[in-house]
Amino acid sequence: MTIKDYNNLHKNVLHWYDNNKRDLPWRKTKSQKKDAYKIWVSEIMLQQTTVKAVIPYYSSFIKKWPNVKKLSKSNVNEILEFWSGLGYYSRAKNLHNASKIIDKKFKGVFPNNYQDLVSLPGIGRYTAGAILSIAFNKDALVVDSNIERIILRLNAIKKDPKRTRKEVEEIAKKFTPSKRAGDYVQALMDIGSSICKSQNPNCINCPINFLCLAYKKGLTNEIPLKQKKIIKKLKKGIVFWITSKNNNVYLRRRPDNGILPGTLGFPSTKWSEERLTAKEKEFPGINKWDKMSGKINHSFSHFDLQLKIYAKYGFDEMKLKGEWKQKSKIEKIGLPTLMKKIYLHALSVEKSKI
DNA sequence: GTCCAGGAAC
DNA sequence: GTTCCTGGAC
Repeated sequence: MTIKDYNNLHKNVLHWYDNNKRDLPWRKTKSQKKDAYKIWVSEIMLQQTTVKAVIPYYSSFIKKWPNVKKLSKSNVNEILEFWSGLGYYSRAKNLHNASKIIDKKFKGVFPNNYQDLVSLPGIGRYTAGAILSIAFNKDALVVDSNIERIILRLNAIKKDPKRTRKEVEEIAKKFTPSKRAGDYVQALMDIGSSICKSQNPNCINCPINFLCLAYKKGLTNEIPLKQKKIIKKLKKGIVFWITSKNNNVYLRRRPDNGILPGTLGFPSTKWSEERLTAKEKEFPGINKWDKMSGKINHSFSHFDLQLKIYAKYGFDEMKLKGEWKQKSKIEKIGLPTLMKKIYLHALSVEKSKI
Protein backbone atom coordinates (compact mmCIF):
# COMPACT_ATOMS: atom_id res chain seq x y z
CA MET A 1 0.00 0.00 0.00
CA THR A 2 1.10 3.54 -0.68
CA ILE A 3 1.36 6.40 1.81
CA LYS A 4 -1.88 7.75 0.43
CA ASP A 5 -3.57 4.40 1.05
CA TYR A 6 -2.41 4.38 4.67
CA ASN A 7 -3.77 7.87 5.19
CA ASN A 8 -7.07 6.81 3.69
CA LEU A 9 -7.12 3.69 5.85
CA HIS A 10 -6.63 5.69 9.05
CA LYS A 11 -9.04 8.41 8.00
CA ASN A 12 -11.82 5.99 7.08
CA VAL A 13 -11.33 3.69 10.03
CA LEU A 14 -11.35 6.54 12.55
CA HIS A 15 -14.24 8.29 10.88
CA TRP A 16 -16.24 5.06 10.98
CA TYR A 17 -15.33 4.65 14.67
CA ASP A 18 -16.47 8.15 15.56
CA ASN A 19 -19.91 7.35 14.15
CA ASN A 20 -20.28 3.65 14.92
CA LYS A 21 -18.21 2.69 17.95
CA ARG A 22 -19.75 0.24 20.35
CA ASP A 23 -20.97 1.62 23.65
CA LEU A 24 -18.91 -0.57 25.98
CA PRO A 25 -18.75 0.00 29.74
CA TRP A 26 -14.93 0.10 29.86
CA ARG A 27 -14.97 2.85 27.25
CA LYS A 28 -16.99 5.14 29.49
CA THR A 29 -14.74 7.38 31.52
CA LYS A 30 -15.48 10.57 33.36
CA SER A 31 -12.38 12.30 32.15
CA GLN A 32 -10.51 12.05 28.86
CA LYS A 33 -7.89 9.99 30.61
CA LYS A 34 -8.50 6.25 30.59
CA ASP A 35 -8.24 4.23 33.77
CA ALA A 36 -5.58 1.60 33.02
CA TYR A 37 -6.93 -0.62 35.80
CA LYS A 38 -10.34 -0.81 34.12
CA ILE A 39 -8.86 -1.42 30.68
CA TRP A 40 -6.73 -4.18 32.16
CA VAL A 41 -9.69 -5.88 33.87
CA SER A 42 -11.72 -5.69 30.68
CA GLU A 43 -8.89 -7.05 28.54
CA ILE A 44 -8.29 -10.00 30.87
CA MET A 45 -12.00 -10.82 30.80
CA LEU A 46 -12.04 -10.47 27.02
CA GLN A 47 -9.30 -13.05 26.54
CA GLN A 48 -10.99 -15.91 24.68
CA THR A 49 -14.35 -14.53 25.75
CA THR A 50 -17.00 -12.61 23.85
CA VAL A 51 -17.98 -9.02 24.64
CA LYS A 52 -21.54 -10.08 25.36
CA ALA A 53 -20.42 -12.56 28.02
CA VAL A 54 -18.02 -10.08 29.59
CA ILE A 55 -20.25 -7.02 30.05
CA PRO A 56 -22.26 -8.16 33.12
CA TYR A 57 -19.13 -9.55 34.82
CA TYR A 58 -17.14 -6.42 34.10
CA SER A 59 -19.65 -4.03 35.61
CA SER A 60 -20.08 -5.91 38.87
CA PHE A 61 -16.34 -6.59 39.10
CA ILE A 62 -15.60 -2.86 38.98
CA LYS A 63 -18.29 -2.17 41.56
CA LYS A 64 -16.78 -4.77 43.85
CA TRP A 65 -13.12 -3.99 43.23
CA PRO A 66 -12.94 -0.41 41.87
CA ASN A 67 -9.14 -0.14 41.92
CA VAL A 68 -5.90 -2.12 42.13
CA LYS A 69 -5.57 -1.53 45.86
CA LYS A 70 -8.98 -3.02 46.63
CA LEU A 71 -8.29 -5.98 44.37
CA SER A 72 -4.92 -6.65 45.96
CA LYS A 73 -6.55 -6.77 49.40
CA SER A 74 -9.21 -9.23 48.27
CA ASN A 75 -9.30 -12.97 48.75
CA VAL A 76 -8.48 -15.11 45.73
CA ASN A 77 -11.34 -17.52 46.42
CA GLU A 78 -13.75 -14.62 46.35
CA ILE A 79 -12.48 -13.66 42.90
CA LEU A 80 -12.70 -17.28 41.73
CA GLU A 81 -16.28 -17.47 42.90
CA PHE A 82 -17.02 -14.21 41.15
CA TRP A 83 -15.43 -15.62 37.98
CA SER A 84 -17.72 -18.65 37.92
CA GLY A 85 -19.29 -19.16 34.52
CA LEU A 86 -16.77 -17.00 32.71
CA GLY A 87 -14.26 -19.79 32.15
CA TYR A 88 -10.46 -20.00 32.07
CA TYR A 89 -10.23 -19.70 35.82
CA SER A 90 -6.49 -19.13 36.01
CA ARG A 91 -7.27 -15.62 34.74
CA ALA A 92 -8.88 -14.88 38.11
CA LYS A 93 -5.83 -16.06 39.99
CA ASN A 94 -3.48 -14.16 37.69
CA LEU A 95 -5.54 -10.98 38.11
CA HIS A 96 -5.24 -11.28 41.86
CA ASN A 97 -1.50 -12.00 41.80
CA ALA A 98 -0.83 -9.18 39.36
CA SER A 99 -2.78 -6.71 41.51
CA LYS A 100 -0.50 -7.56 44.43
CA ILE A 101 2.60 -7.03 42.31
CA ILE A 102 1.28 -3.68 41.04
CA ASP A 103 0.53 -2.64 44.60
CA LYS A 104 3.93 -3.66 45.98
CA LYS A 105 6.55 -3.60 43.24
CA PHE A 106 5.03 -0.75 41.24
CA LYS A 107 3.78 1.10 44.34
CA GLY A 108 0.20 1.08 43.10
CA VAL A 109 1.06 2.85 39.84
CA PHE A 110 -0.16 0.92 36.81
CA PRO A 111 2.81 0.08 34.52
CA ASN A 112 2.82 1.93 31.20
CA ASN A 113 5.59 0.13 29.34
CA TYR A 114 5.71 -3.21 27.56
CA GLN A 115 8.42 -4.87 29.65
CA ASP A 116 6.69 -4.23 32.97
CA LEU A 117 3.30 -5.19 31.61
CA VAL A 118 4.32 -8.57 30.18
CA SER A 119 6.13 -9.33 33.41
CA LEU A 120 2.73 -9.48 35.12
CA PRO A 121 0.93 -12.83 35.30
CA GLY A 122 -1.86 -13.14 32.76
CA ILE A 123 -0.53 -10.38 30.50
CA GLY A 124 0.97 -11.59 27.25
CA ARG A 125 1.97 -9.75 24.08
CA TYR A 126 -1.58 -8.97 23.00
CA THR A 127 -2.89 -7.75 26.36
CA ALA A 128 0.21 -5.62 26.95
CA GLY A 129 -0.27 -3.97 23.56
CA ALA A 130 -3.98 -3.44 24.14
CA ILE A 131 -3.37 -1.74 27.50
CA LEU A 132 -0.60 0.44 26.04
CA SER A 133 -2.73 1.61 23.15
CA ILE A 134 -6.16 1.83 24.74
CA ALA A 135 -5.24 3.10 28.20
CA PHE A 136 -2.09 5.08 27.37
CA ASN A 137 -2.70 5.87 23.69
CA LYS A 138 0.70 4.52 22.64
CA ASP A 139 1.19 3.11 19.16
CA ALA A 140 1.91 -0.39 20.41
CA LEU A 141 1.64 -3.60 18.42
CA VAL A 142 -1.88 -4.97 18.91
CA VAL A 143 -2.98 -8.04 16.98
CA ASP A 144 -6.05 -9.76 18.30
CA SER A 145 -7.97 -12.22 16.17
CA ASN A 146 -10.17 -9.46 14.74
CA ILE A 147 -7.20 -7.40 13.63
CA GLU A 148 -5.43 -10.49 12.32
CA ARG A 149 -8.44 -11.38 10.20
CA ILE A 150 -8.71 -7.84 8.81
CA ILE A 151 -5.02 -7.77 7.89
CA LEU A 152 -5.18 -11.20 6.23
CA ARG A 153 -8.18 -10.10 4.18
CA LEU A 154 -6.94 -6.62 3.31
CA ASN A 155 -3.82 -8.22 1.86
CA ALA A 156 -5.48 -11.39 0.55
CA ILE A 157 -3.07 -13.61 2.46
CA LYS A 158 -4.40 -17.09 1.84
CA LYS A 159 -2.04 -19.11 4.01
CA ASP A 160 -2.27 -21.16 7.17
CA PRO A 161 -2.71 -18.44 9.86
CA LYS A 162 -0.32 -20.39 12.10
CA ARG A 163 2.49 -19.53 9.71
CA THR A 164 1.72 -15.86 9.08
CA ARG A 165 2.29 -14.29 12.49
CA LYS A 166 5.48 -12.45 11.55
CA GLU A 167 4.03 -11.22 8.29
CA VAL A 168 0.83 -10.01 9.94
CA GLU A 169 2.77 -8.24 12.68
CA GLU A 170 4.98 -6.45 10.16
CA ILE A 171 1.89 -5.18 8.38
CA ALA A 172 0.22 -4.22 11.68
CA LYS A 173 3.28 -2.17 12.64
CA LYS A 174 3.22 -0.31 9.36
CA PHE A 175 -0.52 0.30 9.63
CA THR A 176 -0.69 1.72 13.15
CA PRO A 177 -0.92 5.52 13.19
CA SER A 178 0.92 7.51 15.86
CA LYS A 179 -2.11 9.70 16.52
CA ARG A 180 -5.24 8.23 18.14
CA ALA A 181 -3.50 4.85 18.40
CA GLY A 182 -6.00 3.59 20.97
CA ASP A 183 -9.04 4.63 18.98
CA TYR A 184 -7.50 3.07 15.90
CA VAL A 185 -7.08 -0.43 17.35
CA GLN A 186 -10.49 -0.31 19.00
CA ALA A 187 -11.95 0.79 15.68
CA LEU A 188 -10.41 -2.22 13.93
CA MET A 189 -11.71 -4.54 16.62
CA ASP A 190 -15.21 -3.10 16.25
CA ILE A 191 -15.04 -3.41 12.47
CA GLY A 192 -13.78 -6.97 12.91
CA SER A 193 -16.64 -7.97 15.16
CA SER A 194 -19.50 -6.22 13.39
CA ILE A 195 -18.44 -6.08 9.70
CA CYS A 196 -15.31 -8.06 8.91
CA LYS A 197 -16.76 -11.05 10.72
CA SER A 198 -15.33 -14.50 10.39
CA GLN A 199 -18.56 -15.78 8.83
CA ASN A 200 -20.50 -13.80 6.23
CA PRO A 201 -18.66 -10.50 6.40
CA ASN A 202 -20.72 -7.43 5.59
CA CYS A 203 -18.28 -6.01 3.05
CA ILE A 204 -20.79 -3.63 1.47
CA ASN A 205 -20.79 -1.55 4.65
CA CYS A 206 -17.07 -1.79 5.32
CA PRO A 207 -15.33 1.61 5.49
CA ILE A 208 -12.15 0.15 3.99
CA ASN A 209 -13.54 -2.23 1.39
CA PHE A 210 -11.95 -0.09 -1.35
CA LEU A 211 -8.55 -1.18 -0.02
CA CYS A 212 -9.39 -4.84 0.53
CA LEU A 213 -7.75 -7.32 -1.82
CA ALA A 214 -9.81 -10.26 -0.54
CA TYR A 215 -12.97 -8.31 -1.33
CA LYS A 216 -11.67 -7.38 -4.75
CA LYS A 217 -10.79 -11.00 -5.53
CA GLY A 218 -13.88 -12.51 -3.94
CA LEU A 219 -11.83 -14.39 -1.36
CA THR A 220 -13.39 -13.14 1.87
CA ASN A 221 -14.94 -16.50 2.68
CA GLU A 222 -11.67 -18.35 2.14
CA ILE A 223 -9.53 -16.01 4.23
CA PRO A 224 -8.50 -16.66 6.96
CA LEU A 225 -7.82 -20.20 5.82
CA LYS A 226 -9.74 -22.70 7.95
CA GLN A 227 -7.77 -24.89 10.31
CA LYS A 228 -8.10 -28.63 10.29
CA LYS A 229 -10.58 -29.65 12.93
CA ILE A 230 -9.41 -31.81 15.77
CA ILE A 231 -11.29 -34.83 17.00
CA LYS A 232 -12.10 -34.47 20.66
CA LYS A 233 -11.45 -37.26 23.11
CA LEU A 234 -14.27 -38.56 25.29
CA LYS A 235 -13.44 -38.88 28.95
CA LYS A 236 -15.65 -40.54 31.53
CA GLY A 237 -15.86 -40.53 35.29
CA ILE A 238 -18.12 -40.61 38.33
CA VAL A 239 -19.08 -37.58 40.38
CA PHE A 240 -20.13 -38.01 44.01
CA TRP A 241 -23.23 -36.22 45.28
CA ILE A 242 -22.97 -36.52 49.05
CA THR A 243 -25.62 -34.96 51.26
CA SER A 244 -26.02 -34.85 55.04
CA LYS A 245 -28.88 -35.14 57.51
CA ASN A 246 -28.97 -31.35 57.62
CA ASN A 247 -29.55 -31.27 53.88
CA ASN A 248 -26.10 -29.95 53.15
CA VAL A 249 -24.06 -30.97 50.11
CA TYR A 250 -20.38 -31.80 50.13
CA LEU A 251 -17.96 -29.78 48.01
CA ARG A 252 -14.22 -29.49 47.95
CA ARG A 253 -11.74 -27.13 46.37
CA ARG A 254 -10.00 -28.45 43.28
CA PRO A 255 -6.19 -28.47 42.96
CA ASP A 256 -4.42 -25.29 41.82
CA ASN A 257 -3.37 -26.84 38.53
CA GLY A 258 -5.17 -28.65 35.76
CA ILE A 259 -8.73 -28.01 34.75
CA LEU A 260 -11.00 -25.67 36.76
CA PRO A 261 -8.02 -24.83 39.02
CA GLY A 262 -8.81 -23.71 42.55
CA THR A 263 -12.57 -23.71 42.04
CA LEU A 264 -15.13 -25.40 44.25
CA GLY A 265 -16.77 -28.54 42.97
CA PHE A 266 -18.24 -31.91 43.73
CA PRO A 267 -15.67 -34.66 44.28
CA SER A 268 -15.20 -37.12 41.47
CA THR A 269 -13.06 -39.95 40.22
CA LYS A 270 -10.43 -39.10 37.67
CA TRP A 271 -11.74 -38.38 34.20
CA SER A 272 -10.32 -40.92 31.84
CA GLU A 273 -10.57 -42.28 28.31
CA GLU A 274 -9.92 -45.71 29.76
CA ARG A 275 -12.42 -47.71 31.74
CA LEU A 276 -11.96 -47.02 35.45
CA THR A 277 -10.73 -49.85 37.65
CA ALA A 278 -12.67 -50.80 40.78
CA LYS A 279 -10.00 -49.09 42.86
CA GLU A 280 -10.28 -45.90 40.85
CA LYS A 281 -14.02 -45.81 41.48
CA GLU A 282 -13.57 -45.89 45.23
CA PHE A 283 -14.35 -42.98 47.53
CA PRO A 284 -12.66 -43.18 50.94
CA GLY A 285 -15.16 -43.91 53.69
CA ILE A 286 -18.18 -44.64 51.50
CA ASN A 287 -18.87 -47.89 49.70
CA LYS A 288 -22.62 -48.01 49.13
CA TRP A 289 -24.05 -45.60 46.61
CA ASP A 290 -27.37 -44.78 45.00
CA LYS A 291 -26.75 -44.62 41.29
CA MET A 292 -28.61 -41.60 40.05
CA SER A 293 -30.40 -41.80 36.73
CA GLY A 294 -29.06 -39.82 33.79
CA LYS A 295 -25.61 -38.62 32.84
CA ILE A 296 -23.90 -35.26 32.75
CA ASN A 297 -22.42 -34.31 29.40
CA HIS A 298 -20.06 -31.40 29.19
CA SER A 299 -17.71 -30.25 26.48
CA PHE A 300 -14.37 -28.58 27.16
CA SER A 301 -12.12 -27.11 24.48
CA HIS A 302 -10.01 -30.23 24.16
CA PHE A 303 -12.19 -33.10 25.37
CA ASP A 304 -15.78 -34.12 25.99
CA LEU A 305 -16.78 -35.34 29.41
CA GLN A 306 -19.46 -37.76 30.48
CA LEU A 307 -20.14 -38.22 34.18
CA LYS A 308 -22.33 -40.65 36.08
CA ILE A 309 -23.61 -39.47 39.44
CA TYR A 310 -23.34 -41.61 42.54
CA ALA A 311 -25.37 -40.28 45.46
CA LYS A 312 -25.10 -40.78 49.22
CA TYR A 313 -27.81 -39.45 51.51
CA GLY A 314 -27.74 -38.59 55.20
CA PHE A 315 -23.99 -38.79 55.56
CA ASP A 316 -22.33 -37.65 58.78
CA GLU A 317 -20.75 -34.24 58.13
CA MET A 318 -18.07 -34.81 60.74
CA LYS A 319 -16.67 -37.73 58.75
CA LEU A 320 -15.77 -35.64 55.71
CA LYS A 321 -13.59 -32.55 55.80
CA GLY A 322 -14.30 -29.97 53.15
CA GLU A 323 -17.14 -27.59 52.50
CA TRP A 324 -20.70 -28.47 53.36
CA LYS A 325 -23.13 -26.11 51.69
CA GLN A 326 -26.88 -25.77 52.13
CA LYS A 327 -28.61 -27.53 49.28
CA SER A 328 -31.23 -24.78 49.05
CA LYS A 329 -28.52 -22.16 48.63
CA ILE A 330 -26.29 -24.01 46.22
CA GLU A 331 -27.38 -21.82 43.32
CA LYS A 332 -26.06 -18.78 45.17
CA ILE A 333 -22.51 -20.12 45.22
CA GLY A 334 -20.47 -19.31 42.16
CA LEU A 335 -19.55 -22.64 40.61
CA PRO A 336 -18.11 -23.51 37.20
CA THR A 337 -20.66 -24.44 34.56
CA LEU A 338 -19.91 -28.16 34.79
CA MET A 339 -20.65 -28.16 38.54
CA LYS A 340 -23.78 -26.14 37.93
CA LYS A 341 -25.00 -28.75 35.46
CA ILE A 342 -24.38 -31.43 38.09
CA TYR A 343 -26.37 -29.81 40.87
CA LEU A 344 -29.21 -28.83 38.53
CA HIS A 345 -29.43 -32.45 37.41
CA ALA A 346 -29.21 -33.87 40.93
CA LEU A 347 -31.79 -31.47 42.31
CA SER A 348 -34.24 -32.20 39.52
CA VAL A 349 -33.83 -35.97 39.94
CA GLU A 350 -34.41 -35.65 43.69
CA LYS A 351 -37.45 -33.46 43.10
CA SER A 352 -38.98 -35.94 40.66
CA LYS A 353 -38.69 -38.71 43.26
CA ILE A 354 -40.85 -36.89 45.83
C1' DG B 1 -26.69 -32.56 18.59
C1' DT B 2 -22.07 -29.93 15.88
C1' DC B 3 -19.21 -26.02 14.94
C1' DC B 4 -16.99 -22.13 16.22
C1' DA B 5 -14.82 -17.71 18.45
C1' DG B 6 -11.44 -16.07 21.46
C1' DG B 7 -4.91 -15.36 24.20
C1' DA B 8 -1.73 -16.97 27.94
C1' DA B 9 1.16 -20.26 30.09
C1' DC B 10 3.73 -24.26 30.09
C1' DG C 1 2.55 -27.85 20.40
C1' DT C 2 -0.82 -28.65 24.24
C1' DT C 3 -3.81 -27.19 27.90
C1' DC C 4 -6.63 -24.17 29.78
C1' DC C 5 -13.87 -22.88 29.24
C1' DT C 6 -18.25 -21.18 27.77
C1' DG C 7 -22.12 -19.77 25.10
C1' DG C 8 -24.15 -18.78 20.82
C1' DA C 9 -25.18 -19.93 15.87
C1' DC C 10 -26.92 -23.44 13.15
